[in-house]
Amino acid sequence: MAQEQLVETIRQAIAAAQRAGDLPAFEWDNEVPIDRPRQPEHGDFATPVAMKLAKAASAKPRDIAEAIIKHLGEGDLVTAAEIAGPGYINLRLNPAWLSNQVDEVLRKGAVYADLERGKGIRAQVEFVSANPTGPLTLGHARGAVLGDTLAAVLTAAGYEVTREYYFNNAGLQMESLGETLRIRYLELLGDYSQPLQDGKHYQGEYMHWIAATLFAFHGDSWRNKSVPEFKNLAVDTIFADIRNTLRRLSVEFDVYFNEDSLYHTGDVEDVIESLKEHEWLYFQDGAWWFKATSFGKDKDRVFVRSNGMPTYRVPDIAYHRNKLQRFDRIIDVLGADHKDAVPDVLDALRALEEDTSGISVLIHQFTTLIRDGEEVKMSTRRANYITIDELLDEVGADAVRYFMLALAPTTHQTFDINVAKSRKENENPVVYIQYAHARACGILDREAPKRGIAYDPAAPASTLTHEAEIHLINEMLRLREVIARIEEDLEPHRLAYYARELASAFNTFYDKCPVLRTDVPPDVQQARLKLTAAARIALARTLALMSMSAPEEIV
RNA sequence: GACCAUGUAGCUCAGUGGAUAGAGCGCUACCCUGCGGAGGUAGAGGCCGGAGGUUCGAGUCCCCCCAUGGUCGCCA
Repeated sequence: MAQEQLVETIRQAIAAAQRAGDLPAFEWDNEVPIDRPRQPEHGDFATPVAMKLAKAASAKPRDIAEAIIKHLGEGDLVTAAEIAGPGYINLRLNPAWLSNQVDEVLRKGAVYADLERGKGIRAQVEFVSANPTGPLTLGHARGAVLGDTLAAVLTAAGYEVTREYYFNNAGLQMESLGETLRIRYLELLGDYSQPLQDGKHYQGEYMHWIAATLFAFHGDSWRNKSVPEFKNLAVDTIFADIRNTLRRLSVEFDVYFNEDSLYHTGDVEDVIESLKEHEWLYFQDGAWWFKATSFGKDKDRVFVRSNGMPTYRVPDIAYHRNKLQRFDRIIDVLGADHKDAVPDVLDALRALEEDTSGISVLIHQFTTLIRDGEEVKMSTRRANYITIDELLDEVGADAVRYFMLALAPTTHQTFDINVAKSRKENENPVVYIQYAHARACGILDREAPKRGIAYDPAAPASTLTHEAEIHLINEMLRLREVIARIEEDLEPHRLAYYARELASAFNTFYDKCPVLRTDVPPDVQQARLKLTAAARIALARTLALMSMSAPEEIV
């Protein structure tokens, strides 16, 4: 909307200035840097484009800015354009245009900020992808929220999005899982002859629970069952638990992709054979090594072990090859502990002459839990860890969604349980944002009818000229810019910041611009009701993109 | 030791090579007790880890150093 139109207007102004001889002819990349300045006196938008062009045009930035402004032309979008500082062009949007946008928001509803740019593009977001060896822990929470939110934003940007979970339920790891359940089960039958081995078996409390449930339903009849049978039961139970946790987090996958299927289709074998064929693999010490050093890495990697089994990287490569056939844009959401595998996979894909330019990797750092100012210790290898379920029990899904999203993925997160649990507006941004929505609902659905005030959607919005009203409209429109930005740089935390700022703009409006008070003129009242209705849409949409609830009242 | 990331207000953190570096919390003062629970306004608080460089311009890019975290397996 506003930003896209402004950029286009400025491009045309530059071209017009060149045609008129007010600017010399020069080559440039057609990119117009533009942003919303922090200081309100700098306008609604500002661009340093004149400074950027100074070298190419061999002219002073302020002179270039003047030429651009001269050719901006007559439009209803901008009321004021002025040169400031070393050569900025500060632009102020026309209040009449802005108030018209309130009607636009109401007309379009929830999709008012959606984009078309992803239209027809198949995108995949792969995230969580935890193997079913135990419940999802704190370490998975951030990836789950980042991936799911990214998928929601890309959908809003017009993409056809698939949420995908990649898992492995075969191999040694799973064998150990089956053994663990068998050992725990036999313990319940009084058989302690096979102790759990540290580092091999799973120490977690949940294995006791699965064994106990098994015993409760089947008594000792599983005494002579095989390890694979125990494994299947463990996997099924744990996967059901994982899905339940994801459901509580409002995360729903379109596809669960089984690594094992890549062996059945021959895709894994294909990768190995193709790499061998082009001599990207060599045989040494009984194993097949990939020439990672040819891609600038410090050492080569084993791709096929001396026992003939491929290492995990190979099915990973086959999986990405499979993805490249199905999708145009691929995003892998990974924790910092898995990022080392990424270059090998990409290098191998390039060795196989695949185009990897559509693959992005979003790597996020870890989360530390703080309660009462002290770190809550956790370790997934031992029995001592924190599950997402426990966190959900304590702080609720909305808080987990918000706080896991709220930091840039590269930042190590400190998750303060006390803050997340608070139900006070001034302590917890989750409540602050949701309360803004509830306030809008309160005005429209409860207080206005109670006072006998009827909202007329046909009333004009043109009296919306108060600073707080203008600011709120600008903030509502900014959602579109936030979606566009996240689509570009894959940093969904911007949405959490935006939500806070949108709520703040609404609260300022709420404070400065009474809607229902008896001394408010009827036309102003109607316009403010309309703005409130639009703000409710914006707040609800923002919360929906984060999969947070938008309560109509706070009790 | 190598590689990757991080280091910004007392705390938790934003910050597209562009203006006087921002937000929330905490602190101080004020306004509103209303349309729904504390909301709003303002203020104090900064050597952007340190030192060089690149350029019209660096918190942002490059080099070196320091600190923190992650990874460095024929586990995934």
